[in-house]
Amino acid sequence: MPDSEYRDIRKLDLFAQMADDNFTSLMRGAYVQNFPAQIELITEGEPSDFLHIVISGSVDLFSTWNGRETSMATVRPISTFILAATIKDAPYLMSARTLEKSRIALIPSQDVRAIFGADSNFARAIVTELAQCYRSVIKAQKDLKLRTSLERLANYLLRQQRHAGGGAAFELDFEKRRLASVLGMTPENLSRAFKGLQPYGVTVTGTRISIDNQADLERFAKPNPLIDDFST
Amino acid sequence: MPDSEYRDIRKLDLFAQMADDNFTSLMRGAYVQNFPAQIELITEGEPSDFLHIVISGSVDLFSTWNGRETSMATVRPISTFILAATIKDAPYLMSARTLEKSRIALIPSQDVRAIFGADSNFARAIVTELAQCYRSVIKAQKDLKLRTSLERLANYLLRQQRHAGGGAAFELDFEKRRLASVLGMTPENLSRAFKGLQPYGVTVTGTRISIDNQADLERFAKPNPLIDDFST
DNA sequence: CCGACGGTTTGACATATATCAATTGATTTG
DNA sequence: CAAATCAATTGATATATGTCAAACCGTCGG
Repeated sequence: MPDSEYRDIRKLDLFAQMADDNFTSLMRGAYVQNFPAQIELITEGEPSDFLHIVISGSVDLFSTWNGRETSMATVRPISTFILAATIKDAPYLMSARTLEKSRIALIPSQDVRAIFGADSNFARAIVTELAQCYRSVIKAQKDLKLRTSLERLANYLLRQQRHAGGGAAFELDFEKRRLASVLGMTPENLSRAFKGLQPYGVTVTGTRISIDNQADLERFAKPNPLIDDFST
Repeated sequence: MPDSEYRDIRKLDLFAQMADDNFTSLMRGAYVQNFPAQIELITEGEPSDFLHIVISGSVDLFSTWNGRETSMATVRPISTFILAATIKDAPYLMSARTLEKSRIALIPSQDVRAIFGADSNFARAIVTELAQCYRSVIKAQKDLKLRTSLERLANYLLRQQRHAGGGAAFELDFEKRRLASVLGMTPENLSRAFKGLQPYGVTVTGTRISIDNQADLERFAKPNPLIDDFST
């Protein structure tokens, strides 16, 4: 693994505070690999052998049941995924596939569990990370249960806008069919939902979104930090 | 706090392995209180001052947005709630109200955070607990996104049946309007959903459910451990 | 026992969302 | 460049779910 990557991983909240020895020993057992797009990295139900870290590219976490499939989340560099399964030594609840060419580091789960027991700073960081993940899913669930699809889209656009810097125009960061799945609707419905937001000053050109009337859209979307603010 | 309660709390996974001193000091700052039914214990958005433990009774965790409300989960003895907010020192994402007369222990959040830093067994237990909570919410989200309301009800009944001992007949453990909210539907729809399960051998008499054709219902519900098994 | 109350059920209807089929539009590939 | 491919859109339609109003029904208190 190149030094720059090593340092980037070290800087993750999860690893930043742990003892040097422990970090080194974690990384010794790790390996890094490049994957093409659309490769299934893990499959739900399998034992959780590795903690994954996305170094570059992006990964879709999705689930299936009875022939249906839904996108649960997208993981972007640099962050980890399936930490909970690793810690609990339990089967994956979600599958993961690369969305594009991606570079992924794999750390054997048993090493993570071992060092978790030995390094209290690491343990503390894991707690913080898990608490964060938990709260994110709760927010997503509130979004799903309390809002219509039009409201979910409106709030998604506002979040995405902020994430992109706050300007009136910005790019969607993934294709619409997957956005639809993330938002819990069909692609056809997403298309109609974009039209449904036109009266509130939303213009769509391909993957480019323009919010022409910020106040109007916010009045409709009613964003709420307890649902939409991912930092708390 | 009576000795028996003290011991019951001590036996919780979260506290079982921690040092005696630390447990005692946690409990010293705690206080226990009896609440009548329908009392709002915490309100979403407020700072998380206390970790709560339900000693007896039951508590509904719910959320609101834009005049709507939804039940997120029910907490039954003996277990804790809002651990994540306590750990992160972040505002509550959900509100909580007693469903019946309940006895609740309150532990100051700052004590929890302090002892979390000092007791690595406690820290380890918190990690396990949070990982468990996280996975439960992920399962709930899969349930919501991958299933229709009829399928959610069918699987809920199967879970509840198992929880009640596995017999063909059992009792719903809360009122239907709240079950509807938990399952993400209206009470009227729940009523119709029960009717929709009649062809699969489900009979409802008040709060009593009878599953007359186990195989048929399971064939329809297609329960899946990665969604319905709360122990993993 | 009666009546009031609140949860439940039912029916009629409205709305939201999914499905299917066809078309468009953009991108890739030979 | 043209054909092929795949995502996105559109329209027509079906299904699922929510809303509203009324009826029903058990429980509780007078």
